[in-house]
Amino acid sequence: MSDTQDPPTDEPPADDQLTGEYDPADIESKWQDHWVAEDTYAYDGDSAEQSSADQSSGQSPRDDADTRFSIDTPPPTVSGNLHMGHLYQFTLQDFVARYHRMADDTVYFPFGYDDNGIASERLTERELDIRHQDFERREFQEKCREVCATYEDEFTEDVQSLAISVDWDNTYKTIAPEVQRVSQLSFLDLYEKGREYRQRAPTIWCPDCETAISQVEQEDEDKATKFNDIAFDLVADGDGPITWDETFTISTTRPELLPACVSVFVHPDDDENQHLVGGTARVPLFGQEVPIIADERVDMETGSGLVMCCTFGDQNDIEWYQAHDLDLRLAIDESATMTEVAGDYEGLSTTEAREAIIEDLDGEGYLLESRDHDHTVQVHERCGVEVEYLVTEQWYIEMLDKKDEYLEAGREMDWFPEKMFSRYQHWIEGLEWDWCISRQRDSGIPIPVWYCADCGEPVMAEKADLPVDPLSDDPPVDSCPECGHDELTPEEDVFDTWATSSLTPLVNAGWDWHADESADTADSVDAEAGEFTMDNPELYPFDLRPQGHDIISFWLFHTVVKCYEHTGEVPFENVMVNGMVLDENREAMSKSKGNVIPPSEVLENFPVDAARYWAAGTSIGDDFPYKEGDLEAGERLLQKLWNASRLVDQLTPATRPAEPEELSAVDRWLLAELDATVDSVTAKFEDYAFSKARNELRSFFWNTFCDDYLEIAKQRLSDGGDASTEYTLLTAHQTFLKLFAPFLPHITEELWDRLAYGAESDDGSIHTTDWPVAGGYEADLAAGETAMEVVSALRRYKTENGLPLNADVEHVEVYGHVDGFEAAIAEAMHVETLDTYEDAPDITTEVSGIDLDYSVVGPEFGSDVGAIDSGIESGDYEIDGERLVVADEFELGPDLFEVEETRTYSGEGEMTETERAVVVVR
RNA sequence: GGGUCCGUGGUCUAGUCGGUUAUGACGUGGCCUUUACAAGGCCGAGGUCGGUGGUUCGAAUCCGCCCGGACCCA
Repeated sequence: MSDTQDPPTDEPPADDQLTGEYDPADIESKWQDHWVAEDTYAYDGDSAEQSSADQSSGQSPRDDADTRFSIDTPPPTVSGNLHMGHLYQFTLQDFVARYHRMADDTVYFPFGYDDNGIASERLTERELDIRHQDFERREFQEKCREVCATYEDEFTEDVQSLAISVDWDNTYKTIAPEVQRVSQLSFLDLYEKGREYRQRAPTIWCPDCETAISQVEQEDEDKATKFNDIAFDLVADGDGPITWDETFTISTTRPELLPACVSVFVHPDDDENQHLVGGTARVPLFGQEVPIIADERVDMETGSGLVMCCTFGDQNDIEWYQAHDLDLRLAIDESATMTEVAGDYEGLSTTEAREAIIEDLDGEGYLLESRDHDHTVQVHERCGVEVEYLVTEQWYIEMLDKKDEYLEAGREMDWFPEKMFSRYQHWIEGLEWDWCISRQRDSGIPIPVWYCADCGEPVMAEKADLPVDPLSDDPPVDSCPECGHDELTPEEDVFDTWATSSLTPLVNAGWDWHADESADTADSVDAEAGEFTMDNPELYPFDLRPQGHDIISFWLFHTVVKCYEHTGEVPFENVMVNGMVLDENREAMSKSKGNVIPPSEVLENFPVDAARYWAAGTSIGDDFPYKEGDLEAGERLLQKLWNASRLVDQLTPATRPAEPEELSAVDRWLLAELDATVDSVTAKFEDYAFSKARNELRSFFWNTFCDDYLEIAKQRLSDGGDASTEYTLLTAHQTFLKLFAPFLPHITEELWDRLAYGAESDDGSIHTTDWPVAGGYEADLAAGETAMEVVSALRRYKTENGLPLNADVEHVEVYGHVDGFEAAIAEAMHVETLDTYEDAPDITTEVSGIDLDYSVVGPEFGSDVGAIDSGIESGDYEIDGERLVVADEFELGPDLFEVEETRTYSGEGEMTETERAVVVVR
């Protein structure tokens, strides 16, 4: 904050009349700076404790989860620019945070920066023009932190400029040593709980990134390729006799895997090829002889119906390899280069080898046909390169054995929208791999383990020492505890970034391990005695996890798994899943399509509050398009709010008068409508139904308050003060400003401040006041509604007769129930004499039809409804007192129908009908 | 190939455990300088609820099929 900036609190209070138009540009940034400087959104972890210092209650409010609302925010990658998705997502979170800050005691709304990933590694290399390989890991991470810090500052400013009410004292960075400690503690804890293992097994491998990846990181991609029909020679009989020179055909898209071929499979139902089963085939060019085996997993529809199994071309190959105990022939190495198993082709890349092998197969007459083929391949989501399946040694978190438990954990959370649970469910149901958490990257959070150079026994770091880097730190023991060998080699691998990202609830709650101080720490046996604790246990489990639907399988699922294993509890009460922002043609915004709209461009043209109004405009979970028109609607609302507030300010005294003993009917009506709005909007906020809350609130403000009530109030107050009206105006105004505050934080704060409503909260901010509750006003709502209909009928009368709306009307007769509203109608519509009658007016009526209430008639008359309908249609009915008799056959009670009448008014003046009243202007 | 979700005036959207007249906003046509607001007020036009078949007295709503779209998993 600059010192030339006057703190808003120094501005002249009460008598400073609102003037002119609302100018968001200056006002919005003024408040953004103010909120940050004043820590308006600080998590008040201790306040409840202090306020209860009288010790009257036994339980510390700090432990009372009901008064605190905690949100586990998604840490964005800092190297990326702020995009509309961020704006949308942050704003939705902020609606929740602001609502609960007012409705509950205090809100924990932290902010994280995800800088522990490949993105920030690459950013650092680019910025500093260095290579991470040239540095020790810890040193390089130090540089990452420095480079990221600049970007984080920028990001922080961007987020603050959206008025996201984050507690800026509670931020974290995933690369920070504290977080690395949590990540490594998690690893050790899961290892001790027997949930982790290290295994040499087939792994999903990205040959471009040269690392193992997990199932969640691979995705589908359709690719065009060639299907090659290759002849295999038979060298031994199967179940049936073969002729001496018999061959069969294998169709494959991956001929470079021929050297890795270990068997051929036939479907048990494949009658044509059944005689081959049990026989032996020779692989062309490479010459290895492989068994021919029957297995149901063969897809008879693809290619020749015969398929080769290579170690490993796809996941099926792995299953066959394990099920039939096949040989292992690894023809491709970590960098997608052919190995010595590939003989002459050794050293070629897989793509080079594919071409060369096809050429040679063709040359030797083994290639029967090569045709175009479209198929789906698995690629690494980060780089788009086709994955391979390699046998490597990796660390895994066991998950497959607890699929049911994790599914149950998902069910324990409340999902908004509910349907998003099915994504979680399907992901778990389709899980086929345990979670591979080791990555062969140079940078990342190190796996804190060493291995005995002799027997391979893993030696875990000690919890008290974390974070460690085995590459530069010494192991906790001098020799192998298993065999006594004195050489220990450090683990070089690092964690999958999701292994850390999945710990955000624990990071936020201050999860840590503390040595048991009573234990003799000098004794190495007891050095591990201690316990896991949380600095802020009241936060956990978190009330809300907000996130996008695209990372339900990545972030949410892994977080549930990890936190559940560590704490035995599901980490979240509620999950709010937001959709994606699309462009105005409903297409995803992407750099490649060139349809990205940066928030900065939007905010140059529109106030932040208008952008927030737009963000509140859709059902949670739905993707939704960016439309400039919606922001214009928000902008108009701001102007209307400003102007209406200006009028309220002009009409009322500086301070709200005490509630009068007797409120007039109009005032009670407005306050009762306000009560209904408060209840309804509150319920919508509780359900994360922002769009409905927004629209209902807007409708109350614009239609009920401005169009109806304010028009009446200004006439009533034109003759002088009236405590009932003044009280009502100010009560309603303050209440709906609060209701608007989560959506429109700037303008509501400005009005709250300018109109000096601020005495209620310590810091004068509307955002720390209490959320409104209904006042329990009772009113004749029907009379109010009828009165509003009459007003609108009179407006219509004036419009249709070309009269200005403030034209005087001499005499109006109202036939209908408008008790208590007579004067209000007359004043608002400039009526000199207004007479009301409860009974029907002196008019001639003619029955023009019958209106059936089908919801009652249907169940009662069932299939006779058709006959009744046609009876009424043809006029074959009579009204017998209160009953309706149709076609001399069906008798309908008074609740089942309404008589439709055409009224003709023969008296003096003009008649207008509304739903509940008849209005005659004379 | 399997699954989930979705399709409502020109645009976005409410309504969806069935009840006949489908909500609102934006846009659009007309009228009104009304002393908070013309970025306003009032009045209109505009939809056979993707198509089709069925269940039912009655379907935007339930069921089948088809078309179109999004996403997830092979």
